[in-house]
Amino acid sequence: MIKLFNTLTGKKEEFVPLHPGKVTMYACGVTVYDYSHLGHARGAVAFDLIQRYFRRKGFAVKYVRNFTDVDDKIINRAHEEGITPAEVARKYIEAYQTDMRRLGVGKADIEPKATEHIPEMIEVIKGLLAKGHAYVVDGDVYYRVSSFKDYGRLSKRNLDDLKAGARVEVDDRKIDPLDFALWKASKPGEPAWESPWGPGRPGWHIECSAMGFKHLGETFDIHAGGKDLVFPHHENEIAQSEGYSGKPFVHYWLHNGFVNINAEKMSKSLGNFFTIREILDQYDAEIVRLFLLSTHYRSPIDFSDANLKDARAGLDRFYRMKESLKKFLSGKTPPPVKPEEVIEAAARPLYEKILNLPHAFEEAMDDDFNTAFAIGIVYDLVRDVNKYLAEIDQKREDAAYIILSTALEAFNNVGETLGLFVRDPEEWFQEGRRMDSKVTMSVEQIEEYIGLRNEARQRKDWAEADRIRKVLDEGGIELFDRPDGTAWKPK
RNA sequence: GGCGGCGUAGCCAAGUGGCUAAGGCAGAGGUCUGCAAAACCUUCAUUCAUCGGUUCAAAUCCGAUCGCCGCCUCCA
Repeated sequence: MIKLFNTLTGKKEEFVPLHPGKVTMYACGVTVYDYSHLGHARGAVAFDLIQRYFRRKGFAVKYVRNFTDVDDKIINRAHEEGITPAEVARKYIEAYQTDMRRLGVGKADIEPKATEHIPEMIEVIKGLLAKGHAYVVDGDVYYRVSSFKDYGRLSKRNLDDLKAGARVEVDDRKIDPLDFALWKASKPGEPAWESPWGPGRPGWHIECSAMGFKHLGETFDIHAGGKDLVFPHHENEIAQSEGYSGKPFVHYWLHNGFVNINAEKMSKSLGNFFTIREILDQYDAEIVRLFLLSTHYRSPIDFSDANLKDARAGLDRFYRMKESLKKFLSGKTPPPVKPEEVIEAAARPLYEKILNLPHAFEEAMDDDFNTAFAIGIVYDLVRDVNKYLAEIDQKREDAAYIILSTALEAFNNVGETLGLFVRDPEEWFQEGRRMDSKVTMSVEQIEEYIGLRNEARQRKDWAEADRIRKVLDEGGIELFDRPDGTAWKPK
């Protein structure tokens, strides 16, 4: 049983799908007028993982994530760059896809663009007009907020509160300052589509309603987005969609917390943001993923170098264990025995725990997708396995094989869902070398030094060996003498 | 001003009524090692912002206070 926190009710609830075995899910994507920043990455990673998790649990998922490709900011950007709004949108959609691929965020089943759903939006607006939920002024169409009795239910405000705090620019043409645009008459030079109200373009909120309707139906299971979309975007979506269809729009509303910088929201307007690609140039994507998943998706998460370094240290540890497991298992074949025949009593609890790992992982994830706890469980596995490995000499070979191969399987099993530690350990450590800019030597140089140092070590010339190590150390390289040779990595 | 959230160790972070307050990073001591590193072992919050209250029992529920943040305007 999956429980999830529903913004609509303010409670953690059991997930009951509209149709047994199926999940329909919509996540608000990005407005494509610039490179996406880490805040966008957080929502994308969280909701991608959530839909992936539903699949793991056997649901047939239909996941929709849209692109808002018509908007004031896109138009402004087009003027700045001297290209058309469509070109701006195309450029940043492509950039977004690249960023997502690097982050290990899969493509959604459907990635609709607003500009490809204008007729659907016009249909919804017509319906709203017919039902008295909207009105036309000079080629603009506005939603009449007072006509929708549940307005404010999602964001838990009432109309009086909103009016009291309204900072909205007063537009005399609107009946109520809270009314919002469904359709905007276009100014000369702006993108425009024909409509019953004259040439214009859709308002922001109507896009998601129309695209949700088209691809998921008038009622669907889950709608997700950043916390900042609760009001007004999602509130308005509900008003439009339910005003139009007369049916409940969405059963579960999920909202992710912000990425903060020094405890402040990362945002365009504050200018305190890092684009995804800037960060990925400094840190491996998997580090960013682990960092993002180490905190529950609804909580704020503070971006800092120290936190990214922690994530990196964690991944090093995961991959070191994976490396040890693979090393032990390589060249060996499964013993033709039953686990219960060879695993000694002392190792039974460990074996049981390892077998249970995917289940323990699911228990954590079932509880509102508690990735932080889930990752904690995997750290437990690392400690247990390392401990076992440290005493491997005293173990029966066939029992060890069974226990460690089961551990590797369990580790890979949860890793696949999390999108973590799925690479080959060798590749991971190799990647770590490449990513680090502090290294001032070439690989050839480093290996030459290591060779010289090992010769010195053979002669037991410790002074010379230490001197070479110091030279490498100053070049940003750290050495480890292992039984099977000397390894290195950037500090 | 209205509405909402948060405050758990040096840092990050789970835990929302009851077993010893997960886990990670950093630190300390030890095993191993030529020395290191890694790994392993031990250690590291009688206490959950503060003060009251409810309860047999509270980090968890209620109230007040302090501090931080978000939304109310485009925002993931």
